[in-house]
Formats: sequence, C-alpha cells, structure tokens
Amino acid sequence: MPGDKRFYLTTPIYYVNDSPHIGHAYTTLSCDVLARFMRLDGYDVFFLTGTDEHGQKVERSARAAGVDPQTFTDRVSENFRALAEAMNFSNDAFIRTTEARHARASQAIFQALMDNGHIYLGTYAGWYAVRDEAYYAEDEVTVGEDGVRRAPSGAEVDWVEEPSYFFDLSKWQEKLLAFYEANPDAIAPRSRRNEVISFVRGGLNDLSVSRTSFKWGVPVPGDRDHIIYVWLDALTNYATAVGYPDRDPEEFRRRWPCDIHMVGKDILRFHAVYWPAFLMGAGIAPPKRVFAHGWWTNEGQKISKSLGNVIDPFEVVQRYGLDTVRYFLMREVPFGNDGDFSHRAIVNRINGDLANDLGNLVQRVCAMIQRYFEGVLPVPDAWAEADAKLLDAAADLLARTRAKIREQAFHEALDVIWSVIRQANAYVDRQAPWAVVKEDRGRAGTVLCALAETLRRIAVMLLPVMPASADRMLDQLAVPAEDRTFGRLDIAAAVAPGTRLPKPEPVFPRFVEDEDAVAAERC
RNA sequence: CGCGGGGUGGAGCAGUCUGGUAGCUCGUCAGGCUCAUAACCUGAAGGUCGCAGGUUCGAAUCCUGCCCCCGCAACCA
Repeated sequence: MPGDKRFYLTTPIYYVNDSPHIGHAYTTLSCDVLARFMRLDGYDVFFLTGTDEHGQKVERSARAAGVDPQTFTDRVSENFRALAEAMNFSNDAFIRTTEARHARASQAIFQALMDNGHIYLGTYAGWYAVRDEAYYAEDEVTVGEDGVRRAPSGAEVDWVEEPSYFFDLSKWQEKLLAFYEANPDAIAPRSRRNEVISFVRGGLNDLSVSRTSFKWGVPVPGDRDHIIYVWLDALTNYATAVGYPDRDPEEFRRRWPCDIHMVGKDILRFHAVYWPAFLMGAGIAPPKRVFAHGWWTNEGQKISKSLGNVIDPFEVVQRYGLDTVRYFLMREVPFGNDGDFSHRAIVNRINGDLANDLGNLVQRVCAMIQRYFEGVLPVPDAWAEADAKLLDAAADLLARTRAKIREQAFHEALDVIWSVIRQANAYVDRQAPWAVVKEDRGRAGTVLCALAETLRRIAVMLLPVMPASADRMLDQLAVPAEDRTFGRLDIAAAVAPGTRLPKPEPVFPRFVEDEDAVAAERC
C-alpha cells in the first residue's frame, strides 16, 4: 500500500543454549540502527527479537542442568534480554517460542500446510545427528577410526527410522525461482542471492517437518506423537509476533509481510528457501527481504569456542564504551561482508573518527561560542557562499543517508556523514572565526551559527547509531528533545540564535592505552 | 577435479553485478593554523589493480586458463 509508513523487521530468534556473543550483538545492532532510523523518519516500526527455545538440544541441556526445560529456558533466555539492555537495543517485543500463542501459531501454519495438501505422512529412515538436529544421506556419513559413524560435521549419527510428516518442498523449485526473479531485492546482498538461486536450481528434496524422538516442542495438530520440526516452529515466530493466526488478525494484516529479516549468512537458506515456501504453501505472503550479513573474526582469527576467542559483547562494551562499539561495528566493515574485530582497528576508529574528527569539532565550535559569545548562540548575518555550501551539504545528509540505510549500507551511510564532518572541520580552518572575531564579531558569529546548525543535523543523523552520544551532542546545542527527529530537520527547527548553550564537555574522549597493554603488545 | 573467501600504492580496505580519468582511512614527508580532545587544515610522494591470454575503440571491472594466500570437527550472528 503506497504511503503506508509501517516497517516490520526481525532478528533471528537466538538459540537459548548459547551465550550471547558478538555475532548476536551484531545482528541485533544492525536491526536496531535500522529501526531507530525508520522511527525517526516517521515510520510506525515494529522491531522484533527473541529466543528459540525448543528442540532436543535444549531438552538435553535442561536435563543436564537438573531442571525441567521450561525452567531452563526461563533462565537462559534472560541472557538475551540482558544483551538487549546492555547494547541499548530498542526492540518493541521479545518473543519466546515457548509462549502459548506461539504454539497456536505453529500448529496453525502446520494445519494450513496440511489443508493445502503440502504435508503428507511418510517414513524417515536415515542417519540422524542429534547435535546437528539433521539427517544425513548414506554417502555423507563416514566411519571413523574409532568405528563411530559421523556426519560431515563430525557429529555422531544414529540410524533412525521413524514416521515423519514431510513438506513437499520438491514441488516448490519453480515457484521459488519465479519469486526470486520477480523480487530482485528479496535476498541481499547480491552474492548471497546468487548462491540461493543456484542452490534452488540444483533441485530440492521434500523436507521432514516432524520428529517423534523427543518431546520438547510443539505437537503436530491431531497427532501428539509428533513434534513440529524446530525450524518450522522457529521461523513461525515472525508471524506469531504480529498476531498470526488468531490473536489479532487486524494487526497481522497491517504488519505482514515482514519488511526485512536480518540473519547471519549461516541461516540464510532457512529464511530464503524454506520460509518463503512454507508461507506460500500456507497461503501467506513471503517476506519482502532477507539480508544475510557476514561474520567477524577476532584479530584475524576465526572465532570459535575451542580456540577460546569468542568475543563477549558485555566485555567489549565495558572496555571501549557502548556507542563506540556500536559505531565501530557499523562503520568498520561493508555490511554484508566479513570483517575483523581488532583492538587496533577499534582504537583507530575511536581516536580518529570519533575523538579527532567529530568530538573535537563539537568541542572547538562550542568552546568558541562559549569564549567569544558568552555561551549564547549569536544571531547570524546573511550567509556567505562558503556558509551556504556547508549548510547545503548538511541539509542533504538526510536524503543521502536514507538512500544508504534503505539498502542496509550502514558503513556507507556513516561515510556520507563523515564527509560532512570533514568538510566542517575544513570550513572552520578556512573561516578562522578565532581570528575574524577580532575585527568582525558579526561574521564570526555567522560562521559559528552555520557550524552549530551543521552539528545539529549531524547529531540527529547519528541518533540511530549512537543514540546516547548523539543526544549529548544535541544537549550541547540545547536542541529541545521534541526536535530530535528527522521531521524537525527543517529550517524552522534550526538551532535558535539567542539560545544559551551549556558549558562544553567532551563527547568522545580519546582511548588511551594503559601502559601494561602497550607493553604487552610490544613483546 | 572438494567447498567458500581473497590477492588493488607501506598497512587495512572500497570499487568488480550495471567496462570509460584508480578512491577511502591509517601511516610517511612538507607546509599552515593555534578555536579545539598534542586535536584541525592544505599539499606531496607512493599502485604494470596476482599472472597470461581473449572480447572491446576502451578492462581492476566481462570471458578462458593458471599461480598464490586464508578458512573449512563442533559451537555459532
């Protein structure tokens, strides 16, 4: 519906068994930035995250912990709420697959697939790896030296024969290809889209969508011996959260289809192949877009638990600061690519981009207003050509940034903003208000006014990425809270001459290496 | 014959889909400024875009072949 300014976006639901790591933080952060941007841009946003709590692995972990699964998941899902809090995520909801409404939704979608003839009862026989929660074909299984049969993943497999419900995925190849063809933006980035298409072109097998080997999950409607396949269960959360099937049909109609599912590249196939097929089979529109982002390495090394180099987002935030980490994650790597999380790189960003370029700009402008105009924003004369040029660049920021955010090019959006920050620094030097003020107070005041206005726009544009720091910039400029939104970026809401500004305080301090760390690095 | 990612000035990268003056950050060097968080600004040096063919008026970009590097038990965004 044109002109309908609603935006629904999701993170994957995270498997409760895991401890939150930098990857979880990264995925949700990208959604948070997008959500905040769209809200500031006037959209009615619904930003969903949550936890995936079913499956055999959870059942086993709970048993190992000596508690029932529900108690277990109640406990560990809190870790992800804590992450959202620590990272200042603005999710509108937090869904858990153990909620009653979600069981209803999962059963409803299963039932719809049955009613439409896409699910049949068959027998599954094959090598099953509990750890992977996946079956493997005969030729994928190898017998190790210890005589144990293993999947390519290394997980032990057992021969399992069980009745199973199947989804007729094999019949969806053409429809999926047609869907991708008709919706070129449905899978991003482009390289991932190509991968998915070639996977589907290679042919699809029917998918087993039920299990009888464990109980911790949602029962198949009408057949309590079967538990719905965890991925079908998990994916359905995106529909549950907006009212499917019965809680609020009106809300579902308003929110669906989802505007974007943000996922890591490892789970793209589930979101770009199975999920659209499930939805179309159930008579529901597929999501408008799935974006698969890349992975982080740690100081150039692949992150793994066995190497013990998993990055704890809580620690990282503690060490470098929240908004700094948010900035780094969004700026350092072209979104969609893999990237490296290194101490050097983050310190360069903190000191170069944040402290030197932006923080120092704010500081020098506010200090001059303080020093030469007693902290009261002066009344500008007519703009000179140089002033207009800077102000135009600042005014263009919204449109240029919006174009980048719309395609999830977060790094480019920040690059656009920084080009204006650099331009502003050059402008300060060229206009030299500290010298001009001696002969022409009016002119110096005009220059500082242009700078204050530029800073206001920059700060508002940075709200999605660095909410707290951008607010502090706006505090320095005495911008009223209600004007801190894109709708108030017009001239009427410009920094008002005559306004008294607070005493300047640094917004982005430099990161100073502590002696021990420097010494350690030299060794 | 495995799969995936990559090879662009000293370092790290973008650009490759949709061929047309090779761009950014850091570093180096030289100058400027002194409002500012020893920050800022200007300029310069530095690249046969892994190699070889091909297509083209024109190739980092498209095609073919080759070389080299990284990752590939599990967990996992």
